Amino acid sequence: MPIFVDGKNFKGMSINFVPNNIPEKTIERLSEYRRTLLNELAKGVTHLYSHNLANIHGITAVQVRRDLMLIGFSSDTKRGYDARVLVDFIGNILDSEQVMNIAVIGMGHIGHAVTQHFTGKRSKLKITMAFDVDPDKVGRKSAGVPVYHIDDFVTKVRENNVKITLLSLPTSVAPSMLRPIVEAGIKGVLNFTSTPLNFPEGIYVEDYDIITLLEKVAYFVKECEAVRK
Amino acid sequence: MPIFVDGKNFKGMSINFVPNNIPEKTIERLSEYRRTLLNELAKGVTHLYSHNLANIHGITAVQVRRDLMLIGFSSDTKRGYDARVLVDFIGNILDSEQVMNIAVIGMGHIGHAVTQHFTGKRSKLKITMAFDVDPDKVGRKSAGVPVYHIDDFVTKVRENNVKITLLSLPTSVAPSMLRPIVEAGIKGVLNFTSTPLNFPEGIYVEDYDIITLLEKVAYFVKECEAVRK
DNA sequence: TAGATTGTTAATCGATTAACAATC
DNA sequence: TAGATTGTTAATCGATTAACAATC
Repeated sequence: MPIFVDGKNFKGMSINFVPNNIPEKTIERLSEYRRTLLNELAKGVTHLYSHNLANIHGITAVQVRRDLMLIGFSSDTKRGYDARVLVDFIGNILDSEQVMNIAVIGMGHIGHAVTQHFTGKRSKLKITMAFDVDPDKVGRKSAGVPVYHIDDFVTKVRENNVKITLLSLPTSVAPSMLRPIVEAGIKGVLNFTSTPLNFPEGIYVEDYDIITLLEKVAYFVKECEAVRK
Repeated sequence: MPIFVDGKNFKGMSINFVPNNIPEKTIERLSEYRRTLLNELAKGVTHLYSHNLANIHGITAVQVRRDLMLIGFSSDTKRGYDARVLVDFIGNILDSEQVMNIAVIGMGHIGHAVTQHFTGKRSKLKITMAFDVDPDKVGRKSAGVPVYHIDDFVTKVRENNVKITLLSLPTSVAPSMLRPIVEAGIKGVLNFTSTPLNFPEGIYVEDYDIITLLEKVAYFVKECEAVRK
């Protein structure tokens, strides 16, 4: 039932159709709800009301209920949502059937941190390889993942059905990866570098810019102080 | 001229007033424009049209012009914006007069990466100290910044007029920092952990959740594939 | 001048919240 | 039952885009 919407252009997103009717923000929150639900389950909590989920995330209960409505989930009891059932339901929305392979480009501190975070998780997302130019890293494993030379990017990615890449290399060399990423058939990019990269349509890009976010925090701190005075 | 707007509640933001009329998204883009302009200046480019800036960032020229309108910038020539002048103008909006001190909580890979990125930059934002529990790190410098024990957080932050903190410690221990952060008088938090933290009003929080963003990228990749079939 | 560019208002689109009927 | 909770529509709020007059 996906609706084909041509010519849309989200911020940081080069893509010519929006797959179906679940809003971007709802997708983000679903991921967050799921993690919370798994935490609660681990604590022994089996049911949560919409206002429980809302309080934990600092949002309103209406928003929680509306998000669940949008994905077609309903609890049919008034005793709160069954955490286990909801986790699975969200999984049906978010997860793909097969494991999604991810390649990390640039095994510096950030690349390493994220890889470490992901290895050994029960997720449908799996970081399966990394690329770097450092001879000390290439040919070894880092954070549990084999590191190849960046020159082998296109072949390795194609051979192993990798669809997503995590750009964590120095900003200055990021643009040089644009062409290999397209050539290798990558479909999703999480861009940690501080450079806007204009990928062609059909590649989903999420920018993740630490500098900008810090400047934003600083701005609001400054302005709030100004108001107080 | 800031307008006091009571009772607003942004996602991931506990705050009871919005300082003035510049939208959040515009603030983000201003930070990005500035970085681009500095890059272009370094390359010898002195003037840029709105569509130049737009192309670089993958947005429309109208949006660029509207953002500049909102901050009251105008070029009064039709030869494009003077990069140098615009950089300074954006600086007047975004930057505070004094340096904003930042403390990093958790000097693991992410904390180290960000700190390294920031040290030695000509910015109004300065990472001045870090906190950890690891005896190998405490008492030494890491990425050019002194590392103190987390127990000294409140005193050190107060002594040194630190207003912003960067939460890069393991998710499981993040909630334990909530109280010290409030007590120390921190006003802005950039939260790298995957836990929603409910800070009291008056503290601006920006969540920066890698897992959620990766899941989002994976979702859109999956959905786009589904549409293609 | 004609064409390109700018600044700004109005219209549209998307996301959140208010209101409320239905249900346990 | 009365109170709490849910699901959903309508209203509001915020952000982007379309349209256009003014200017070089």
